[in-house]
Amino acid sequence: MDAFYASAEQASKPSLRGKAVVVGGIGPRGVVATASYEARVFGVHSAMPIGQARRLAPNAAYLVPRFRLYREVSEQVMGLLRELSPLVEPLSLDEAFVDLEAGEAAWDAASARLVGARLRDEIKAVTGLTGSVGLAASKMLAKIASEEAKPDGLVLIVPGTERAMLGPMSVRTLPGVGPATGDHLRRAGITTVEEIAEAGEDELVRLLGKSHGVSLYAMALAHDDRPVVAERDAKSVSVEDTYDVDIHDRVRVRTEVQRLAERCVQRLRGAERSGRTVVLKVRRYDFSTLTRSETLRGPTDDPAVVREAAARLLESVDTTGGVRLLGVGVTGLADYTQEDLFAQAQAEADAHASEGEHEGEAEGAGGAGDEGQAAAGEVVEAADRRWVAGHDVRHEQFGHGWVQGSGLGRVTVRFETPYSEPGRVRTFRTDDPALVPGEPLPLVEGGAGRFAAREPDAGSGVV
DNA sequence: TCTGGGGTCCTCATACCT
DNA sequence: TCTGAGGTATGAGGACCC
Repeated sequence: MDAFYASAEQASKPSLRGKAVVVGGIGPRGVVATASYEARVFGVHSAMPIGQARRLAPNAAYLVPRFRLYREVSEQVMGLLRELSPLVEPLSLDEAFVDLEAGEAAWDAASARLVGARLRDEIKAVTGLTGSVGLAASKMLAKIASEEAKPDGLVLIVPGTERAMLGPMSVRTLPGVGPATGDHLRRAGITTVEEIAEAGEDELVRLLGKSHGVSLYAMALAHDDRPVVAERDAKSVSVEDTYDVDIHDRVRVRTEVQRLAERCVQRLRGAERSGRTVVLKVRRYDFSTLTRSETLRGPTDDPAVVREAAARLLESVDTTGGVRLLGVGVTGLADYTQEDLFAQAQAEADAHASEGEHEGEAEGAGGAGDEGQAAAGEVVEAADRRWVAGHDVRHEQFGHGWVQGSGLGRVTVRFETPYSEPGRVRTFRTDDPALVPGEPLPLVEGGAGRFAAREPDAGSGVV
């Protein structure tokens, strides 16, 4: 999908169509998840600190991600892909590999092109959004083709032309070559794919190590026989929060770690898994990151066990100077065991008693939602926090709209729907009883409209 | 006012066992 | 009895991806 989150927001909000839209964390430490193509003109791109984006594009609309909406659209698209083949490998909410041969949907270049074109039409009809298609003989090449196809295009790499096409491209084009490897290669005088091939496998292994060297050399020769794998099991589950302000108080650090452990276990259970190794992650004031892990005797999904392990791990970490991020994860996943189910009932009770932290709410905003817990008595701020920029609301009289901004006891709402003309803006008190948080509407009138499962935090793809 | 969140995979060091 | 090799598990860190 092209600039997925931003495109979904534009489809959802008629007043933003053709405008610069930036979706991401809004707090002081937020980063851009996706920028619309209009915003990219100003130099805004994903992973850029939001403050920098605001300097480059002060008039863009800054919105907090609505993962429920994106997930719903994603499922519609994945459904279309599964009609083509049983072998669909999702990479993220907005990208997937499809083995067209396995689905007998295509058998040569011409039939593949036809299938790709039809798919793009269907995606547009069902979701209202544009998607780009890359067609090639391997996953690596299909991925490169889809990047070339963006936005709103289709690219097919004709078999036999791969090497010639890849040759002049930057090494950064190849999957697995990021800033560090790119630099490493550049220092060795290698900047293009062709130069990787010329350097030879031995030299690549010498530079990058066995595994990376061998696979990169193969990629440079356009060799990639990785199969499309549907249904990959997750190998770890983790949650983490970056705090708007570094935490110095050791007691507060301990409390946060306990809360993260609880959230992590809830996610673990949601996936019907248990895990054996507990991992604590601490990012300090200077951005240095430490991890500590402990492997238990057997897998668990007991919140108390994970909490205690995380607390033990924290004791071995020096947090003087302050921490900006804390995380708790579980790896070594196993399927549920009978004993686990017993412990579950108990812990569920105390999880509810402690906070009832149903996933969702404003937490996806990136830590901002958590900060408030500590500061009691800030009634106005608490009320403001219900109104997250870009999120849906409903008004007794004016109907469906979205939050344009809030603060100082006021919330500004634009009343429009995906199917209406650009709407009018009105301002209310944040405690106005006629205004309540609303649900996302389908982007296409009459489209699938139920949004059940919710999860606040997920990746932030830009495609 | 630099630098999110949720993952995967790899490497290297170390410990332990045979 | 000592030493080394090799396998496996564990722990920490880093690179990369969306």
